[in-house]
Amino acid sequence: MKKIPRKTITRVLLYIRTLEGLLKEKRYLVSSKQLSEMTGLSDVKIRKDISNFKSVGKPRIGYRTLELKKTLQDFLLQSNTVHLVLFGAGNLGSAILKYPGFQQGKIRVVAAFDVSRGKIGRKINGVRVYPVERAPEIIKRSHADIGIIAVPKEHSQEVADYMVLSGLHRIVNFAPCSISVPAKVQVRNMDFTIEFLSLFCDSPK
Amino acid sequence: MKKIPRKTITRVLLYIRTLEGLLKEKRYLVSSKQLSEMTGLSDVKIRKDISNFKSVGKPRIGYRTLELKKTLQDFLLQSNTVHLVLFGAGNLGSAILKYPGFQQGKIRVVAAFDVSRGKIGRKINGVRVYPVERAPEIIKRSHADIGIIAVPKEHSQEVADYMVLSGLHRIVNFAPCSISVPAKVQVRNMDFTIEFLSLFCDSPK
DNA sequence: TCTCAATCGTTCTAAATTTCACGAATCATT
DNA sequence: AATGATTCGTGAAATTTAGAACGATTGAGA
Repeated sequence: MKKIPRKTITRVLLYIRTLEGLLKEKRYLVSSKQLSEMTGLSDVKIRKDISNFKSVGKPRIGYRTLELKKTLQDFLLQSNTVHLVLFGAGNLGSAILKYPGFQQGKIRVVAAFDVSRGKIGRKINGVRVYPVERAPEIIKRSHADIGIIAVPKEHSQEVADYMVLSGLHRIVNFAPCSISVPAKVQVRNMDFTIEFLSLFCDSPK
Repeated sequence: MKKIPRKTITRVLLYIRTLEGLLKEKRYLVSSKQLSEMTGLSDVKIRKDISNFKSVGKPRIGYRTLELKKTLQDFLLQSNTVHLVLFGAGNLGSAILKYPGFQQGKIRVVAAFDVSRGKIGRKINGVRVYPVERAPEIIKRSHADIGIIAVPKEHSQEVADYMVLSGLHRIVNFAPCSISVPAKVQVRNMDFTIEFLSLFCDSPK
């Protein structure tokens, strides 16, 4: 089986989200054209993405919503749940803990870490906040997959180093700065500033 | 002047952020190799991106930090400030209002809108929360450039429609769902779920 | 002054991605 | 049963993006 590129994976996750919405509305059949309208991607691209996995569509009919969703999910996730740990239980960290997209399973935040006495021991949306010193132990025990950086940017490098030491290989960095990590560690940066500015600069009116 | 692709723009914004960091450390010269180490991008790509604008580097020396930053900024932003309005002053909305990257100028949130009586009239990090009904008026008066959706996904389409009616042409959608808008309106989706899952699926161990 | 090493800018090549075009399959309709 | 319209799946072309190679320029040091 050939490797699926990251961009394709992102699109497939979008398809899955869209299919879940359709199922809620009891729409059990869907065509690539309809998915195209709902996602903003071209119908050909959608069919091609889907064909990476296996053909489940019927000409003239489209795809069976549930079957397509399962096919995509089985391939990407094998029905696993992704376990996150969060560093920094401030404003942004709390908002992430309460993000409604996680509620539907697939993603579970297993622990949050902070240095503030006032936050340690509390629960935010059901997730306990621990002192950062306990991170290595908890990360290992819970087999956490991804670590999220939501601390002030002055501490983000330090936290990243600590994450790597604790055995994490995947990091999402919400701080507006770059971090350096060993090559084996994957980082995804989510700098709101850059996102907003790039939208603005993209097509000045 | 040829059109600069969106991916390039995003990288250029990353260069600007990096250059600002260098200036803070009083490093007034920088090579593409150094920028490469700091950003994780290849040095050739960086030089190529920079050459889109105009040549400001000196062989054997590198770039003058301040000059390069100004060259990039002038092209992208013409030193303008981007004006945002925020819909939804809940957990995520508040976190966005407090995002530290905005503090350095360039981005300014001019108003927040919410339906909750308890929030209307309050100020969050200096930004006043207004009832949504006042959105059209305030958006027009402030010449807001970008609208941010940080409301529950059940209301995101409704809010998007309202934004378009109010004259916004650029939307960042933090809700975990797609929205449909006229072709002239640009949407950027920020679904944390998809971001985290795509990182997870990208290179399963 | 001359040589050398470092770094820029650019052209050319390769890879990846998107778009196009079209045959094959399926159901509706006559 | 035959025709037609719709939609899937896919091979090929076109476009975009990344990467490699290399000449050109600059300052350092002999």
